[in-house]
Amino acid sequence: MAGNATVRSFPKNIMKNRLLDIYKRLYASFGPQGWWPGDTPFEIAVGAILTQNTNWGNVEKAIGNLKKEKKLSSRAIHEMPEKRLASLIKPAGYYNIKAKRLKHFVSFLIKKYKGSMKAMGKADMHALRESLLNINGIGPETADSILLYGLDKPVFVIDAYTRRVLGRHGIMGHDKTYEDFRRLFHFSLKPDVRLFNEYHALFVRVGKEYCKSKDPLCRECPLGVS
DNA sequence: TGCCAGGCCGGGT
DNA sequence: ACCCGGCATGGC
Repeated sequence: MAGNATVRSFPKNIMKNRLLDIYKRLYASFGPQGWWPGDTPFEIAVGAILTQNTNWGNVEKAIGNLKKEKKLSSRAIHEMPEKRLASLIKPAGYYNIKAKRLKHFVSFLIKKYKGSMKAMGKADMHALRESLLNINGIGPETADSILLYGLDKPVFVIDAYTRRVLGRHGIMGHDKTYEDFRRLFHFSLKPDVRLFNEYHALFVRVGKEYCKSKDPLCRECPLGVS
């Protein structure tokens, strides 16, 4: 109904402006972040799994090991013994469980898309998201990272920093779910791959520098004191 | 030295 | 529907 849409459009635009204002401030302070730090869609997907609750520097070491051994491909990972895979990705931590998760992902990729990320990217975005979420070891953030950074799909990625920053600025409670945060962006902003890409990366950047779990450096934060 | 990092799963309430 | 323990390395 038209009346309903009019009523909803008011707070929606307020929130849109608020989110865009935050984006502009972050972009003005930090500039373009150039994410994802990975060469190919497949490398991005592997990185998305390896970086679960893990420092990116450690992930780079793990990916470096795979590259050095020429094992950074769906086929190679699929055919490699799980133990061997685990030892190569050891620097990323949680290496046993992550070896399983990578195996699950490449099994899906090979079975459904002949191991081709390009082919996977042609699938319907929403159906693909559900498929990714059904893979054991791929949750909402990992799925959305693969979609946005690996396949250029307009989905907003939520992470711990996004939650913390928005929470501290009173935009949304930390206790809200991943889907709550995701809806906030999808309802407020027009789908825009470029914007979503930079925005999430900027949340990580400002989070790392000014919004750690303890002793947040709010005074120097470009978003101001929260 | 301890704390933390770009989560997710499985079992229990 | 939440809540919690487990998973593990490397850098500061």
